[in-house]
Formats: sequence, structure tokens, C-alpha cells
Amino acid sequence: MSIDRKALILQAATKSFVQFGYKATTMDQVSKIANVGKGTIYTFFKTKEELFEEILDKASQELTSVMNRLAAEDNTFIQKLFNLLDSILEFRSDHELFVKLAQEVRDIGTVQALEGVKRMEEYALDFLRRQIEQAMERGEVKPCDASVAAFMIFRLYLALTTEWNKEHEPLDKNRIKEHMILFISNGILV
Amino acid sequence: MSIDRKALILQAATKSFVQFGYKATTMDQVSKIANVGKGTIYTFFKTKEELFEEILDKASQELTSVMNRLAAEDNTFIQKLFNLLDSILEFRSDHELFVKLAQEVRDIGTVQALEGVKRMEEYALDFLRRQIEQAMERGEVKPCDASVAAFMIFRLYLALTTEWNKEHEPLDKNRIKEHMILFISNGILV
DNA sequence: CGACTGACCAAAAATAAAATTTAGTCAATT
DNA sequence: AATTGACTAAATTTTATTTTTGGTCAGTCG
Repeated sequence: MSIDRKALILQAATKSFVQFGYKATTMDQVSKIANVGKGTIYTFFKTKEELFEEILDKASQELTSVMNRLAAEDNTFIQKLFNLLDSILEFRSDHELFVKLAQEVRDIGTVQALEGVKRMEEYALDFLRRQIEQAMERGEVKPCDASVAAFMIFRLYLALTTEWNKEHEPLDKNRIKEHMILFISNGILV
Repeated sequence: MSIDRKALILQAATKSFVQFGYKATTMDQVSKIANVGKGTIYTFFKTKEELFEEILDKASQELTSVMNRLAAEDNTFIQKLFNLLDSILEFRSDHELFVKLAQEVRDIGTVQALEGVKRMEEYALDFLRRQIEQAMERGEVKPCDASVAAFMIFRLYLALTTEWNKEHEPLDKNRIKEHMILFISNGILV
């Protein structure tokens, strides 16, 4: 049996998207990294966008699966949030793709990168909103607009993981977690 | 006595910078709005940048004066913060210049707009940091990195006043204040 | 035979050249 | 002496040209 060329390609493309972003990743480059002819890529993926989509799908699935597992656990809202931050910051692969795409959107505004960012953002915001709503029903969280609160939590996460680095030394994972919890826990909890 | 042409020019330029941003404001346009010849502008300001600087200075002074007045009042940290938000959101002129410049930086990356944003950001962050440090000494605020906390508060403010609007209907002032306080007050206070 | 390849092409992106706009000047005017 | 607006050099925008890249397919190889 011959080697699994599709896996090779996905691996190579993921690596390149994370490192260089969507636009600066060329199909020639992917074929080189994967050690396959360029034509071979097109036997598995109709277009560059479809290849990107599949990688995004995989990342979204991983994120969803992590989030569902955490949501199912019998924990307080704040503990779930803490665990989610932990997962995202410890297992950085998807996080890194997201950060790279966000940077690409900011720097050159690639439309595909924007869609990727939006997709992952949507997933995260939706999950946060639902958790906040549930926690509100259980009386764990003060009454507020769950959409706005989810947005604020997400922006805080972005502020600490990406914006802060523009002017300062990056914060380490524990500092990030500490400060996120500091703001959210007693501020938003009854 | 002839009319105060310098004031006229400053007024016209401020109006134009707020409405169109730094780059899209031309000196011809300013002279038209101010009803003076273009040469007259250059008897008061050496360059377009200097004109911009003076307007920025004025905005910074106003901000500083508001902040100092609030800081002097015998209030809790959170009440001061609440009053600051009130001032900024109610008397929007400086806020609007800041928002316009932030947008210009995001859209076309004008370097002068970036400097303007940075300047006002620096003032605000510095003020917030000092207030947080003092409040920490007074035992009003939990121990934390005051710079990071100031940064987080500032980013939350930006998230609600500008980022939210990209995908949603703008939030009204009271919603913004409510949610800012919700996150900060009990979250950051002992 | 059929999975695989890489030279090839049209379309998109980057770069260069031409045309337009604008910051800043200064001789003329009030 | 203060003010002006036509003027110029420099910067920006638009257009033309060159280069790069996504996608194809005739041919190779196992």
C-alpha cells in the first residue's frame, strides 16, 4: 500500500498556513513540503480554498469537541471557563492558526483569512453565549446581555494573547489565565 | 479688531479631522471651511502635522483635566471609573476624534493617525494604571499587575465602543456603562 | 491501467510608469 | 503688515506592464 498522500498534504498545508498564513501559502510550496506533485493535491481538493476549508473544519471540530466535553462536565461556569482557557492555551495548534489568521487579516486583510477568523470566532462566541445563558438560569451569573458578555470575554482573551504583544513582552499562560479569571469570576458571578 | 483666524482654523481643522480623519483632511478643505486663504494657515502652523499636533494637544489636555478632576474627588476607585466613563461617553468630542483616528489606523494605517491614537491611549492607560495602583494600596482592588489590568479595562472600552459595531447595532451609552461596571467592579474589587 | 507528475496557461498579484492631487511657498493685493 | 490663491515639487492615485500563482492535463511510471 502506498503512503497516505492526503494526510501528507493536509499536514503540509496546515504547517504552512500556521507559519505563513493563507495568502503567503502557495500550492507549489505545499506540494514541495508534502513531497507530492502539485497535481496530486487537486485529486483530493478542488481548490486552495477547499483545502483551507478542510483544515478549518478540522480545527473547528477539535474546538467544538473540547468545548462540548467541558460543557458536559458538572462544573461551575467559571470552572468550565477556566478549563477552556487551559485547553486553548496549553494545546496551542488551533490557537496558533487562529492567531496567524487574525494577524493576516489585520496586516493585509485577506478575505479567506477573515472568513476563517470569523468562523472560529463565531463558534467560540456561540459557545460562550450558551454557557452564560445556562449559568444565568442556574443563578450563577448576574442578569446581563449574554451576547455582549460573551463578546467581552472573547475580546479580553484576544487583548491578552495578541494585542498586548504589540507593545510589550508576551504574557505567559498563567498570567493570562489569572487576569482573565480576576476580571470575569467575581465580576460576573453573583 | 479682526476676527481670530487661528481659532477659526483650529475649529475647522478639528471638525474635518473628526469627520474625515487625518489623511482625508486637506489643507485646501480646512481653509475653505475656515473661510481663510490657505497661506493664512501657514502663518499659525508650520505644517499639517503641527496643526494636527496642536489639536491632539488640546484633546489630551482636556482628557487630562477631566481625569485629574475625577482623581482628586474623594470617591472609590469604581466610582471614579464610572464618572470617567460618563464624561467620555457623554461629552463625545474627544472620544469621537479618537474613534475616527482608530478607524483610520485600522482601515488605511495612516502613521499620523496611529501616533495620535497611541498618544491618547498612553494618557488613558497611564491614568488608569496610577488609579489602580493607588486603589490597590488602599486595599480597594485585589493585588494584580496594574499595567495589565489598565490595559484590559481600556480594551473592554474599545471593544464595546468600536469593535462591537462592526457586526452589530451600536450599544447605547448606558448599556456600555452597565457592562463595563459589571465586569470590572466586583471582579476587580476585594 | 490508473495514480501521479510537472510543464503549461489564464488570471491574479506585484511592480513600474503616467497622471492626478496635495502640502507648502511667495509675489501680488488689500 | 496681514492675507491671499496661483504655483511647484512631492506624494498619491490610476493605469500599463511584468511577474507570480492557482489550476489543468498530456504524458510518465509503477
